[in-house]
Amino acid sequence: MNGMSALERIHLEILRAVARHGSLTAAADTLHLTQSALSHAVRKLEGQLGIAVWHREGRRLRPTQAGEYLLGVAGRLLPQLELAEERLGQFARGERGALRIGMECHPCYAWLLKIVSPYLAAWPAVDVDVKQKFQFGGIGALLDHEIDLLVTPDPLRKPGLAFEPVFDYEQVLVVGPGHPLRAAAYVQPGQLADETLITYPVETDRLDIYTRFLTPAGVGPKRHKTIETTDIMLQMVASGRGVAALPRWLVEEQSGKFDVAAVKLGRRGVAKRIFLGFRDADAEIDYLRAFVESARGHRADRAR
Amino acid sequence: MNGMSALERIHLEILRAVARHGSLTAAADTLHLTQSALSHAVRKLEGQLGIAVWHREGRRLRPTQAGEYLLGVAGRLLPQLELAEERLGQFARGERGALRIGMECHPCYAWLLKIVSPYLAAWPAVDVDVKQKFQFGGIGALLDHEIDLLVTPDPLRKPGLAFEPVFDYEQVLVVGPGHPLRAAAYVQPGQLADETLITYPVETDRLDIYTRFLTPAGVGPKRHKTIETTDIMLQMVASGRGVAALPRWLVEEQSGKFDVAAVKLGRRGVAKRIFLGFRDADAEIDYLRAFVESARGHRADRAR
DNA sequence: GCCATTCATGAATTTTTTTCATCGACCAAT
DNA sequence: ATTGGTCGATGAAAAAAATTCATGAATGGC
Repeated sequence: MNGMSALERIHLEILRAVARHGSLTAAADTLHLTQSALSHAVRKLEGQLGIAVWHREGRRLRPTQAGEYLLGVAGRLLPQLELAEERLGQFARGERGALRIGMECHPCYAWLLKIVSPYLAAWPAVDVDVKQKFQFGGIGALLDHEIDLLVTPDPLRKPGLAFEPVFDYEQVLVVGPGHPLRAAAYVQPGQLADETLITYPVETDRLDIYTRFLTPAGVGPKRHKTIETTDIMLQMVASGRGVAALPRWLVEEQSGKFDVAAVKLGRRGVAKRIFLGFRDADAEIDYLRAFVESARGHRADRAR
Repeated sequence: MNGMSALERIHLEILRAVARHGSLTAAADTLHLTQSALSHAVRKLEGQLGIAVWHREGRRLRPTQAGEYLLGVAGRLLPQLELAEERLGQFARGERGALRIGMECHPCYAWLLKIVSPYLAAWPAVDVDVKQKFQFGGIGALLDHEIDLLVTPDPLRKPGLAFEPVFDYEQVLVVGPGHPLRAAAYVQPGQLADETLITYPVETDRLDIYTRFLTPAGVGPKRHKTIETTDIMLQMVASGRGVAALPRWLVEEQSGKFDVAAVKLGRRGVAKRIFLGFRDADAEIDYLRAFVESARGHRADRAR
């Protein structure tokens, strides 16, 4: 007799409505159906289950033990279905979603935190996740739907992807207290030949200090150390263990906390522009578009 | 666009089957439907929700965020529905239920425990509950569906109810060590006029020692104390604080633990018969019938 | 480039749900 | 005790929904 699915949502709805309102007729009203429809539906269910759901005592419907049990199931499952529908509505209206943000720019993390905080408040149903490691690079992760948004300095043109500049800054050398370069107007590549350079642990061809400063001049630092976190990096620099390259705004923001100073890289300085990349197809997702716009609003941060 | 219930069981089934088997076609097989049916069903759901459930990339169906969410819902809800069906099947086959047993016979509790223990093992899906207080008496509780089974010495004939004798025993007087009656062949009502009688806390017209021994003879005990539990009662008797009336089998069973002895009440003794009452309508419930039969098998207990 | 396979789609068909009309039973108020 | 209003059950009819069938367009492995 069993095997096919007998238990449907409508059955649980009927059980619950009858329990709430006391009669089939009243339940039919709230479900916008006729008493007859409910009666037929229950009759069919009982036939398939092989058991009655109610004791029919006169005109009263008293749940059997099976009915009592089903009532419990209805009480647990129906709210979950209703919540699911509510949430799906939020998905449809672009109020709910997941924003998986990939970072290809280590120091931007501090900047990102400033964007994310008010964003989370404005979009309470959007979950934000930040990832930093990608097997096939940030662009690959974007195309593979591993992430939805990419924070990167390299807006590689690709069909299906869009990039928006969100953030300009100057990359500077960071030096500790009493460093000979501290008061210099700018530093030249050769002046780092005797220094210990501290960077994030990524390939050197993704580090601007190399690609746009040292490598073109054909020189390198005496030593090269890598450190994961910006705070520790600044602490190392402040204690004279080496020099680092970071955004000017970050250095200035942290100069109260650590005794460090910014020195221009080369005569003209090293200007950087950070982009937010996303898939064209996602451009119409409200909460994603809102994030990009909110980020663009923060471009002024550089001026701080 | 919302308002009516869009999310049905079949939709969750489809989502799950596609996730499991990789394609609509394969999912259609396992659901015993055609690929077309599934396609139409999903199309309709997506229309009602206002959001796509899958990204269609070539012939591949990759869940959208909404689809991913729905998949989670399916993973949680479908097993619950399946469990509910399984349980309802057990209800239908009489394997599962609740057996609410009412007791109108205090000392029978010890006997009941012996029945219940193997019964629970034999009927693992049946919940047994024992109640002792009833606003309108045990018979009333039975008729009101407050209990399903009544353990009682009074098989009050009523339409719709059936009673089965399950248990015979002799009610005896229990006396402590060194009590003058200890060696007597039997006790006569007048001999209790100077005793303290200890009973369960129920009305005297439900106590056999009164209705079938003291009251007919027009005498009473010097004092009457009530105690809830059998163990404490026996302890009181063993320490010479009074005498009590209990089933002979119970006294004999406990005589190793407490220094008490049984004395026949009157020359012919007081014979008791305990019945199990239930509603006629429930007679066909397998697990109830099984309980009654198992209880009847224990009638021999009296012989111990 | 082939070709088997995938999902989508419109129309036809089948199945299911729902309504309508009506019945017998119940119960409270008279 | 009678009765009027209400309840749930039921069979037949109608409406709606689900399912299939037949087919098309696109895809991706060989």
